[in-house]
Amino acid sequence: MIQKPKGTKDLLPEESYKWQEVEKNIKQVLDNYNFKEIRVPVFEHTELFQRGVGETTDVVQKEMYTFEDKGGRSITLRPEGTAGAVRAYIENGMASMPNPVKLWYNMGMYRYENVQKGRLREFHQIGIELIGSESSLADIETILVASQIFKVLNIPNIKLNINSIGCPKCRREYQKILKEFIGKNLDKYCDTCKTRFEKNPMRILDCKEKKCKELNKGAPKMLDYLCEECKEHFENVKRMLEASGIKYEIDSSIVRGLDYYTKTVFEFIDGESGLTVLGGGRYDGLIEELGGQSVPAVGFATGMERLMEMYNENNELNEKVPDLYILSNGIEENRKALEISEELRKENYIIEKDVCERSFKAQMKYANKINSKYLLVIGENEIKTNIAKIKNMETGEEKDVNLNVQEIKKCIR
RNA sequence: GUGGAUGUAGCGUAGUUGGUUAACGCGUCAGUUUGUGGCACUGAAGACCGUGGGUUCGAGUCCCAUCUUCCACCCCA
Repeated sequence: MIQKPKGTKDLLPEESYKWQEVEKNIKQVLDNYNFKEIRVPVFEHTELFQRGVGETTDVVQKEMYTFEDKGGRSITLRPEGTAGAVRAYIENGMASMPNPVKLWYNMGMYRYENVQKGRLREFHQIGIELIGSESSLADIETILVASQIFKVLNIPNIKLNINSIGCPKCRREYQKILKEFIGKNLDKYCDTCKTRFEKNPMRILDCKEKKCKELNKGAPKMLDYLCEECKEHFENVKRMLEASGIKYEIDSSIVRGLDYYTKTVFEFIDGESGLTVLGGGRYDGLIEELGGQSVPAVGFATGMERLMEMYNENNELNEKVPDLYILSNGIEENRKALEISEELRKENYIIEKDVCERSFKAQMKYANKINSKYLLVIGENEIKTNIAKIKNMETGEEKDVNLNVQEIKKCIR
């Protein structure tokens, strides 16, 4: 038997209607903030992610679905949405659109990782990109959209953590100081930390090894080394979050695994599982890095699969059921049933009818199993008299009805 | 990439120390005499026991490998 590749999932009807509901609600929020949808290719030139996400990141180094196409090009399935969106922004000259440009997407992402809780190889992210403002007001709007999403989805148990990782200038300064601090005891750190020392020393501060934690005590903090501009930016963000009544905590261990982040970074954490359900931040250098002009931007992405877990814990949602099942048996009868069902479907009723040529009783049972609200019986007599029985399946109550669409509508409404 | 657990019909399970045609529940389908569902009853379909090797007279049961699923590390949404 052929089965689905590792780390993929089939979304079945019993789940998909919930996804639709969640997507609909999120779309409403995005519309309210006037973000516009963008759809970009599933695959891009590998170089886009190498340069965009960052050569040294785990995502690029070991998690990409990269292959050579028949023309010898190196192609990669997108592991995240920002690089593609920014590429599209540059390539389509969106810098000359009214500024800022506010985009959202809802797309599948692909990462060759080992599967575990809340983690798949194909997963889905909804994200936004607010491109063209360096103001902390843009950071705030982005975070507001995120928190609004949790509000409309009725997900209460969620925590917002924020941090600032500065700009390249102050980060370089800081890293120099941090490396001096760690360098003194580097030989005492664990092996992974030793390898992180050159590439990404800030991550050492997040190590879970006991001995490393011990050694990290008293380490210099990024937040203490922000340059004037970054410091003010971060202060503004905090102030406005408070003014907006949004609770947050500062978590200096948020570094984020994608290289493009600058200044503000944030994560919404599921209080139950501790998983990051939404993450984002500012990326002022990315557009220039990818060959565009120097344009600041900020955005986030949320994982649909993780979001759905939380949504389902907090919401009870029932699938739509048919308004009416039209039971019929025989050539004339079937023709009549078809005619009526088509009329009613045009008016947006959910109508079911027999397509298997099943017996009277079998249709009856089927109508019951699919939870049809009403049942209309069309048989020999009904064709003759043009009067049929319509039954409320919940109460069992039956009524006579003229076999015409207007009369039937009155009964099922 | 590393480590642990798992794998029997669509789903949930049983299968005794290896021994004939792999069992049960749910679900599906069809019936239980005339055109009325849910309950009950009867019956049917549906599994090469994840896959491939091996041990054995004989393997769902033992061994090896491999894959999947779940979980942890790493990292992330």
